Amino acid sequence: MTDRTGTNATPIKTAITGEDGVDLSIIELLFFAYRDFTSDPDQILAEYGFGRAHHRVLHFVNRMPGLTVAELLDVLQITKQSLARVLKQLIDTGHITQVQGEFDRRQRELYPTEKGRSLALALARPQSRRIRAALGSSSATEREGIERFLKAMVNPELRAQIDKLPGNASGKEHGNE
Amino acid sequence: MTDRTGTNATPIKTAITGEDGVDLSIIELLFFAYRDFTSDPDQILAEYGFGRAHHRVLHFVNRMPGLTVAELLDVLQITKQSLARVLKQLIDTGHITQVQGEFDRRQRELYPTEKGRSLALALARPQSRRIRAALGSSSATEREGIERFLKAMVNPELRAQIDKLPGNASGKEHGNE
DNA sequence: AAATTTATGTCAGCCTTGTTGACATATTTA
DNA sequence: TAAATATGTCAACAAGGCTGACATAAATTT
Repeated sequence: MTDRTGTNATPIKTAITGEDGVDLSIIELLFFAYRDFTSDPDQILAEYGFGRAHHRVLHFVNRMPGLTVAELLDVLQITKQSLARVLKQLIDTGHITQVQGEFDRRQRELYPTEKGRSLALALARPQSRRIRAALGSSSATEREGIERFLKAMVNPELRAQIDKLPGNASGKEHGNE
Repeated sequence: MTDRTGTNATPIKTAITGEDGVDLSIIELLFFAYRDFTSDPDQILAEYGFGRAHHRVLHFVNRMPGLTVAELLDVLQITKQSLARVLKQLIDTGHITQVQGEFDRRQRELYPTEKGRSLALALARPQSRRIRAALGSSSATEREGIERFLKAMVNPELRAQIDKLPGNASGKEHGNE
């Protein structure tokens, strides 16, 4: 007999399992791995009064110097109003500078300053250390398997963004450095 | 000549690279992979007026039925006030029920209802589909490499949480089950 | 040349989800 | 009986998303 709301509030006491072949273990591994992966830079950021949003902006400006505001919005997939707040702070604190576009003077090209470059590196270092430790004794082949998997997790339309980053050229597998 | 604020705002035009052996490509792959991985359930959640916080609570209550509030706080690493809001909504909408602890009646054991179980599965399915597609033709060995890497990314003290989940027993590598 | 579109900026207000601090209640433990 | 514990709840605040509206300058189209 169910209750008057039509809801059956009977507790289910058995754990969910990969009933329909649902891959729970990798789902959870991704959750925990990402949670701890992002916790590394959080402490450094706090000293600057910055958050993760600043980190992402700073990272991609360092990786793609000269990218425009519109391009950055595309990578981050947020609205310009969201970006504006953190970008303004990064500019005011001298981590990023804007340069008027050479051909299209409406555009603002974003570049890191020395200060911004150095902070970006400081943020990347503990993350990189964690990755190196996690790879541990993995072979080059294993590393490739991991990279292939992670890249395949990205929406196909957006994989181009990854290829655009220096060192991630799609021609990589052909050995042309 | 630097400006009067002592800040050198000169734009750096070269992209950051793995200068000190910093592993930028995996850092970025994790960012993009996680971004798209979490976008799958977001659409379903929106139909219920739920967010990612609800998803996490629902997921772990389904994976560890009967866990107490304190245990859940430990897994999620948030404060009880944060949890209270979303948990209340999940209880009010009949996705989760509370049962008074049998031995310690101060405790509230959390269980999914049929409704909650079914939503948890609906949320896991597209994520699982994405994972399956990403694994593609990967061999069992490759999958193990990926799982080992992700697990190693988690803080050592917290790896116990993963082992506690059904199907993730640490004895797995001995081939039992 | 005028009209339209585009790239960016900005103001105002709202939502979710995290935080801290304080305090209440029931229950268990010392 | 007193103290500690598990949970709940109130209030206030912050970060970082969002939408909608409007402004400006520059490029493009008509």
